[in-house]
Amino acid sequence: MATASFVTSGSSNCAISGKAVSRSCETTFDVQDYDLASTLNCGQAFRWEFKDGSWLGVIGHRWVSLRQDNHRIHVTTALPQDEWLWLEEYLQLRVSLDAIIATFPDDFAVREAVSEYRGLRLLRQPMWECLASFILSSSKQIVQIRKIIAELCVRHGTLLSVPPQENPAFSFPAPDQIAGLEERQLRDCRMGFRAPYLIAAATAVAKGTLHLEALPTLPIDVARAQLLQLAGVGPKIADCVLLFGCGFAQAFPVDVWVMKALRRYYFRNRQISLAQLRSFSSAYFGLHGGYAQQYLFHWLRRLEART
DNA sequence: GGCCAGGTGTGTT
DNA sequence: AACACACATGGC
Repeated sequence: MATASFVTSGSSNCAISGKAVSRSCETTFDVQDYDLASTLNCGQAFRWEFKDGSWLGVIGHRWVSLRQDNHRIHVTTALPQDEWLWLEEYLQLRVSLDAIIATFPDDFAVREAVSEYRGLRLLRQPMWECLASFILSSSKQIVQIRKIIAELCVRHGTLLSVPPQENPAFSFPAPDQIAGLEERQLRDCRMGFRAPYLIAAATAVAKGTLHLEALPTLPIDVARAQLLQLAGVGPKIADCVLLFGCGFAQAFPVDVWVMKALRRYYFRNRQISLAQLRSFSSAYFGLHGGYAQQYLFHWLRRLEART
């Protein structure tokens, strides 16, 4: 019901070693309860651009265009694809939003946020890109995070295939691509004091000191403890990586916006410490708290923007 | 021009 | 445990 069903269309057949294999640059997914625009533009991912009715972005090493009309998401890639599992995973198309929202607490703020932005989903992003992006996010506005990341990708990513007429696109630089850079080269991307943090994290991942792929298999507290070992990664950024990269739905990052929402709607604007807000939220919002957190974050940001 | 941004590290009570 | 302050850069 709330789970998406799939229709693949527009496939072309290519004869490969005697077998007909379906490979195409286009497909369509049928979706329910999916708000693509809110999902791609709610501050969990930083590289999607809206152009002529479509969302253009990069997933791993693939250039991707996404367009939603009602209950369909139309997909175009630059290169023919054998399968679309990577996209189902990224967009979390198999997730039942009903079941998640049913676990939310029933209070004013959550009701408002969900009624306004129902269909907002959490992505499952590549872990390194997620970790690096949120290391760069600290004490920065989202518009600026996007610019820093765009610059980092243009300068140090890999040039990707794109359809004719489209702007050049670059992969997010891999850990070893960044680990070999000088701090100066990163500061030139306007990331300031975050540059040494990014190099250290890239080095840890490239050398295997931090094994990102293992994190989703660990208990969340163990995974969090490993992320907290990194300089420049505190509780907030660690929880962003656990939530957006590792798929831990209970991770609940508390940033300035969520803090404001919690203080205003749950503590009558009383002064209350960040530590207390964190322990409150992890107990109160439950198993899918991270989803509720993203609704509150997006809702309050949009609310304040309409002043 | 001052305040603040999807924070964190360090140092002080 | 709770605070102050620095950190680099730019949007508003």
